[in-house]
Amino acid sequence: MMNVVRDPDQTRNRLIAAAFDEIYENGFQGMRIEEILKRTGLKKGALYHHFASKLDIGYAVMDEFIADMIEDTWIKPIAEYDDPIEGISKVVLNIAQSDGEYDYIKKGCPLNNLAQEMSSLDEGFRQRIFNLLQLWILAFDQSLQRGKENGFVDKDVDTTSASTFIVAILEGCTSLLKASQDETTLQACWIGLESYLTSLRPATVKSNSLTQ
Amino acid sequence: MMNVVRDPDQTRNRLIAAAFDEIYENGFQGMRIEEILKRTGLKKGALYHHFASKLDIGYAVMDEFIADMIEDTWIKPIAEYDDPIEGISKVVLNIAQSDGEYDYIKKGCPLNNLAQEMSSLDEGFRQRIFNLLQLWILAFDQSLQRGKENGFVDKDVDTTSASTFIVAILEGCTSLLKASQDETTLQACWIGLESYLTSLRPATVKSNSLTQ
Amino acid sequence: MMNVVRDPDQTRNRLIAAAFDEIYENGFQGMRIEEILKRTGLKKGALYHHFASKLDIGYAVMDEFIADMIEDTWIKPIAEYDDPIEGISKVVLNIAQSDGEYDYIKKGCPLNNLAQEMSSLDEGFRQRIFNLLQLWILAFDQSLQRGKENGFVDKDVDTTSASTFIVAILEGCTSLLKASQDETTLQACWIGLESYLTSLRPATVKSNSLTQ
Amino acid sequence: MMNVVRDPDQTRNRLIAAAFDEIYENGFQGMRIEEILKRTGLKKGALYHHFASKLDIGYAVMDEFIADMIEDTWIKPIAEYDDPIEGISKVVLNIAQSDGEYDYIKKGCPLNNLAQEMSSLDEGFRQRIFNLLQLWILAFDQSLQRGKENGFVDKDVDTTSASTFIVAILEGCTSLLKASQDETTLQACWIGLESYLTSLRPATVKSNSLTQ
DNA sequence: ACCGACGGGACTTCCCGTTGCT
DNA sequence: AGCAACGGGAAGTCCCGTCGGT
Repeated sequence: MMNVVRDPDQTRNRLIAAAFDEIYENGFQGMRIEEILKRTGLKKGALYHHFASKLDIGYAVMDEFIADMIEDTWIKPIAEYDDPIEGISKVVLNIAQSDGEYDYIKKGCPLNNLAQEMSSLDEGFRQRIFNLLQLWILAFDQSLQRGKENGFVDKDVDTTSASTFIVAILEGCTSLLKASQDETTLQACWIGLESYLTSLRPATVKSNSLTQ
Repeated sequence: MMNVVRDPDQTRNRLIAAAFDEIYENGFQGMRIEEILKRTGLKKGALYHHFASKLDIGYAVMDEFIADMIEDTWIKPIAEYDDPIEGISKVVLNIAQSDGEYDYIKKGCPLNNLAQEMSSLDEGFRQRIFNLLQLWILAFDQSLQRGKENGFVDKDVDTTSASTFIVAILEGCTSLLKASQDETTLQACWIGLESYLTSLRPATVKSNSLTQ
Repeated sequence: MMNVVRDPDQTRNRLIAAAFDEIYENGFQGMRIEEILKRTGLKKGALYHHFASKLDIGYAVMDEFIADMIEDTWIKPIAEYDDPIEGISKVVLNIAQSDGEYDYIKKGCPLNNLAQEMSSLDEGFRQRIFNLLQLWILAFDQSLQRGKENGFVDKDVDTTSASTFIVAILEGCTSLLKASQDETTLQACWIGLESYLTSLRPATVKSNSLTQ
Repeated sequence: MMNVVRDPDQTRNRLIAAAFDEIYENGFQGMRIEEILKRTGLKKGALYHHFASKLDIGYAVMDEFIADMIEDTWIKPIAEYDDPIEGISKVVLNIAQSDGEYDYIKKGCPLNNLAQEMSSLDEGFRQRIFNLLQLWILAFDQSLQRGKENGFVDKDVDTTSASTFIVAILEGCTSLLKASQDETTLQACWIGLESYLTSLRPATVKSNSLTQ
């Protein structure tokens, strides 16, 4: 047989990627190992060589896939803006409009989906979810702090608290959108987010800085 | 067994209640029919007499249990306040503090949990979730409209949009809290909500009306 | 409620008729009591008032429905012919061509179907099947005997043996046709039957008496 | 357990053989997977590894077991005779007398049983049954053709049609015998078959060539 | 005579994980 | 590093029959 060269790392990553897809579509409980094997073309032996159990795959998806996703989708892009409010708005817009890899509007935010499903079922998942949420919040926090220094954000804003709340808003909005699937809801979420972000502006500059 | 009397309606309700508990703990996919039978003391035949399938049970839980829950937890209590902002705040506080039947902070909002898990998996679920969300939003909407008329809310506020966003905030916060389980996050969510609600006050009266 | 007048006999017969349909379509093992109830609009209580068990329904179908069917389909029609060979041929042709109530070619002969399925599984069924087969054979036998007396059939023919074999041919042909569903097979069966029947003619008259 | 050696092919064959036995006794609908496991000593997982579903097992029994049975029981033995009429008679006698593996008289012909039960219920089964019947008929056909060339069979005989009819006779007789279980019926069937076969002899040689 | 809630159990499906092997 | 046979068990479906009622 002219088999593909054995590359353990790549095999592992293919399994994780397939597992992510399955989880994103059906939830962790709905994810089927057989389906992962079908998608990767690998066999059970290979999978159980790399992972000890189904739960272990789930943890790996969190640690090695979703973590990177958060990094690429939120943390890095946000860091490129001097004005945090502009940054968050632009990044959110980007995600909402991109018909890209992950359809946040139809299938929700992968992290949020897992947070809902697994937080109260498994402490290992909860910990990982919590850590990623903290990273996400921290990114907003640092951005807001820089914004403060540069005069884009009011000096009195509690950046940690605000960052946490922004994440809550984003999760809540994706949640609502996933269930409602209509334009009106999308608009309401966008307007609400904008309104909240604007309220973080310095008292004198308070004006809608981002009209779509 | 004490329960020898035949009361189909009560039996059905007991099944639905047990199913709700199971779903609230493990999600719909994680709900085990065997467990429902164990909790109710009924047998497969009885359950299958009342419901055609697992999915059918899920729908009944939405239609006959969670709908009432939304009514009792949100719609009726909110309607009793003249000031919507006070109303929403008080009701939220109540829910957060009550160690009551449903632990929103540890196990999340039942409707939100199902919205996350099932919206993209089953259209029948999505429809039901959407309908309940609309009821919930409508209750806020009507409350805000009365608030406008009574001067508690700014005349320029788009009440429908604001109501939708408030629901998004509430879902996002329960979602975050379920995963983080800490006091800091709770505070951040509360402050954020308060801040947003206050921004709906009439321009001249804009001051934090509800300090905890 | 303007309920239908209660007529136990009619109810019983409706149940039997529905049971026959179910058995004819799915076999006795494949017959579902729920389906009988659906077809008759009756409920379980009614059915189990008239019959002790599923098996009991099956027996009733044999005794009260299929017995009549054999009588109406074979015994009476055959008796009307003086020439048994003409009689059998005509009756067979009639059945094969009628798009009537029972589609012998697509769904087989009801008696034969049950004979195959149940003979070796339940002695009560086997007995009933055997009795009906004997009735059927007897009808041919009597017809052949009259044919002998009238010169339509060779004097040396063992009428009982021939009758039995004719039934075997008829069952075998319906069986083959049910599985093959094609015209060629139908023709082969018809030619074979004709050929055999003709061989029963008196030695001097031996010529194909029935050309289609 | 003795059987620790892993031999997938043998395991598969053991499953098919056990399934055949179950089907032969109770029909396909009456076949119990649990019973197959009990007979083979295997577990659900093993069975489900080899077959996708109950239907899949049924198909495998047709394709890999009954097909061979037809080959061994009819096709090969018939091919060894120069005189087809002698061949068919001898083979039939053999089967009827052998108290062998398959009791055609008590439990019927496996193929015929399935033809009756499944032809109108499942198209996949019908196709497979049809194919095997065609093979069987073809074997008779070729034998009769050789018989023609060698002068054992009348030149005017339509061999295909006759072969089909012979199969019909054989199926009809086993069907009758299964239900009647008596010697008289057996005799009648035998005489009838002999009579028909003899009618295929060349006009001049027409005499009962096989007296028992 | 008829209704329907329920008992009770069996059956197929289906999946996770282990283990011998290459 | 990867393969595939198999163990083992539980879930959901589905159905026959009983029994208290009207």
